[in-house]
This record gives sequence, C-alpha cells and structure tokens, in this order.
Amino acid sequence: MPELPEVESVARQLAPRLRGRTLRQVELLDPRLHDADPRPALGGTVERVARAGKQVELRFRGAGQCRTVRLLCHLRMTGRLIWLADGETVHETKHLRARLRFEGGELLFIDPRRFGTLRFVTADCELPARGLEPLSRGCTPARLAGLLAGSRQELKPWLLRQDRLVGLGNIYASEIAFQARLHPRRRAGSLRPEEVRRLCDAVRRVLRRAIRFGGTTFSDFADAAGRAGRFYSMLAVYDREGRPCRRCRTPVVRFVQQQRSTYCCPACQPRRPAGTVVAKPSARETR
DNA sequence: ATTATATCCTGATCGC
DNA sequence: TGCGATCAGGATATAA
Repeated sequence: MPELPEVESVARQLAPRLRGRTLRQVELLDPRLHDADPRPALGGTVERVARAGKQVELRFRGAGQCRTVRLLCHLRMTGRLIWLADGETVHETKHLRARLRFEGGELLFIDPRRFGTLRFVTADCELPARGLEPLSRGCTPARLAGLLAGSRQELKPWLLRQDRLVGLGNIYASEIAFQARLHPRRRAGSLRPEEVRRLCDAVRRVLRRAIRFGGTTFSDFADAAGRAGRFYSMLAVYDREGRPCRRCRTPVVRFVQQQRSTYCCPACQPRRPAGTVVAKPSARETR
C-alpha cells in the first residue's frame, strides 16, 4: 500500500531512467483509465520525475501547444510503475493497465486491484487543494498546531486526511502515533504544544527513515525495479498485534478506526497526556 | 460545517 | 480439495 515513502522510492528510481526521454505512445488497457487524455503529453520530453503527496508526477516539456504537461499517477493499493528498457521483458503482464512507450523503453503501469489512477494535467487545469507536504520546510510544529486546532476527530483518522497532511496512510499513521507516544484515539485538537512538537518530530523521523529503507512492503508493494521495500521489519507496531512493544515489551494491541486496523502500545501511548489528573484526590489525600 | 460510513476492486487467507 | 466468506485499504461520494 504505497504511502509517501514508497512513492518517493519509486519516483527516485524512475527519475534517472526517464529524464530526457520523449513520450511516443500511450496505451490505456483498463477502461477505468479511459478518461485520461494523453494527447497533450505525446511528443513531450520528461523534464522531472517527482513525488507529490502519494502520487508520482512526470513533468513533460515541449509537448504540442502546452509548455508544460504533467502525468499524475496514483498507485493506490496495488499499483506499480515498472521501467523496461528496450529488450527487457517482464513476467507479469496479467494486470497490465497502461503502457507508456518512450524512446528507448517503456513504463508499465501494473495494478491488480485497479484502484490506481492516471491523469494528464495541463497547466490550465485547476487541481484540488492538497494538504501540507510533511517533509517540506513548511511542516513545523506551529503549522501543524494550526491544522490540528479545533478538530474533534481522533488523531489516527486525522493523520490519514490528505487535505491536512499529504502522504500518510494506514501503516505510517500508526507508526507515527507510536513514535510520538500519542494514543490514536486522542482528539486531534486536544494536543498540547509539547505533544504537537512530538508529533511533528515523529512525522519527519518515521518518514525519512522509511524512505532510507526503500519503503514498506506489506502485501505487494514493489519499487520501479520490482524490488520489495525493506522497512517492514522495522515497523514498531503495525501488524504486530500481541507482540512485545519494542520500547517496553507490553503487547501491542489492535483495534479498528474507520474500518481500518490501528495498532498501538497501550503503555507507551496513554489515552491521557502525562500529568493529567485522572481522579479527584479525596479529602483525605489533600493534606 | 464537520465527521462517519459505504463503495470501488481483486488476491490472499481462513474456516468448514 | 473446494468453496464461500472475510480481509486488506486510498480516496471519493454520500449520509448523518
């Protein structure tokens, strides 16, 4: 399930292979992709390959009338982008959904579950507003505090909202809440400044580390060369129900939020901030 | 307005 | 061995 680190890994691998190449032909094999009109990009040259949120973005230059055309590919659950240089072959073509032919090779979009999307976007297209890039300079505790303010939503579902922060999915949302030592059911707007700071720190630390390990392969993620990510074994809580917390050995618990599994350590991630008075002290205890 | 739920889709896995 | 039921989840549409 490609989230930010997985998409970043794909984009980084694709970049040197695609940069400077000219797009010659696009075959959309899945009817679900037929809305994408590739014509503005045909004949264009790849200028840049990057990640935007959870999408892979190819920017073309010199395509027809338009100065700049972008291809946005969202891998969703099971999408993969595979680069095949001329002469190379791939075993699995069963779930081939689109094929982009370039000078010197082709880019295959393979997606068993067919949730993935492809779109060609010209400069005049208005894109919907997206959330903050969590690894950008703008992602600061102050900025995060502003986004969180007033929300009654539970923290982990809040982290999945792409209109606040882009790029987090079910795996990293649990991992980040653990790293920040915040319970996933805390109300997003209830975090104290110190907790927001921890959250901000956790977001950046977890994502950067996952990128360094090439992302997480849970079921079927693979990068542009078809390799699995190496972060799975580093996960602290995700998919570790009943196994000891890596910090304190307390068994990790699983519960459901928004029909999705959430994992946390009940000891490291208390439901109330440290120092909160849980019960009123009795008269006897007060002096 | 904000938040929750159903939906899409298919392969893998589970229980009988 | 087979078979139906269940699960996995990103984003969007729809409901509350």
